[in-house]
Amino acid sequence: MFRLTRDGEYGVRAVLHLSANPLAFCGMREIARAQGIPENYLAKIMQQLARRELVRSRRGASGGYALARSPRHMTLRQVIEAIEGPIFLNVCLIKKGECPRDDICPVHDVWRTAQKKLLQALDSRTMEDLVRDGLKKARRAGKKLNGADTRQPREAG
Amino acid sequence: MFRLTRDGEYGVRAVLHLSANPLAFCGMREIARAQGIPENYLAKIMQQLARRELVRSRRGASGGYALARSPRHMTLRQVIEAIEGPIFLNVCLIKKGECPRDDICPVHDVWRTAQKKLLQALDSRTMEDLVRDGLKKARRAGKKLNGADTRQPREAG
DNA sequence: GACTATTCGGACTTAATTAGTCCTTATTAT
DNA sequence: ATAATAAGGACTAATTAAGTCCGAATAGTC
Repeated sequence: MFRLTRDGEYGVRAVLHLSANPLAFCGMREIARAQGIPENYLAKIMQQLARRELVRSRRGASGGYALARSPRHMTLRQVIEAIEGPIFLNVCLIKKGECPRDDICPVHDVWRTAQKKLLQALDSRTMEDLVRDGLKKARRAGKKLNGADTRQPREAG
Repeated sequence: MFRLTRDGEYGVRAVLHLSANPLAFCGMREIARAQGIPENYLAKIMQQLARRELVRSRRGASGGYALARSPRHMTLRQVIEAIEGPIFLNVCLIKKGECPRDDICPVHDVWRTAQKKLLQALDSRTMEDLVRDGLKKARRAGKKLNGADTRQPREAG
């Protein structure tokens, strides 16, 4: 019903957490705790993000996750679509000629522009932007950003 | 997952069908057949539309449904929200202060503008507009608009 | 007034999706 | 070797989606 799922929400939080310190590997437990996500649940989501190559993983002792590319080149939309699959506001938009009413249905065009607007908004800010926004908001609220700024990089690269 | 449900899709089709001939009462069976909707399913949807007063009903022989207000003053958004409830792209938008992260979460603002854009698009065209668009498209496609233009008004008002 | 067509209202069903949990295997630093 | 950690998949419970069915209410017609 037009609502972001928890998969998406948690995924965004996790990527944002990593974006605050883009080169550092960060354990799943830390992400889960800092972002208020059930650990085992987050595991599934991180796997998906790794498969879609938004994130790199390292197993074993002191393993964890790091961003696979620069937060300058990662938008909210990319994160969400990596997890939930491509966004289509209506089935009739999924594939050209999918819906037999396309050539007479006047609503189709409205959906198309609505979707375009939505995607534009989700593409309009990169993870880098959002980290910056978050720091600004946190400063204004006189709070800390869930320890994201206290983390120690384990290894760069 | 960000997709219009069949309830919404069918509801829009039904209202659009009625909008083609705004003063006429039209039987449910006719709407269902013309728009390719299971009759019993449509019944539920029409009841909802009637409860929300987008549509008036008349029972008994030669009963049916008619628009409750002018198609000039009914937008796609109104129809969809009547059926699916208000649109919120993320839970954090449902109520101010709902999400405890609001004051530090940088994503919140993106959702807010994305939602605004989406709603603007869905509000941008009235049912009247859409009927006109449909006729134009149908003409171009050399087809008829599902018999909607051949109906006889049963009773005005 | 009886009959018939039609909507109203709700109960019911089935399948898919959402939101997790849990356990075993593979990998890696020490 | 060992301990820590991610990968992968099986499993569950709750909710939503998509429909079906049926009896009661209502309105036009004979």
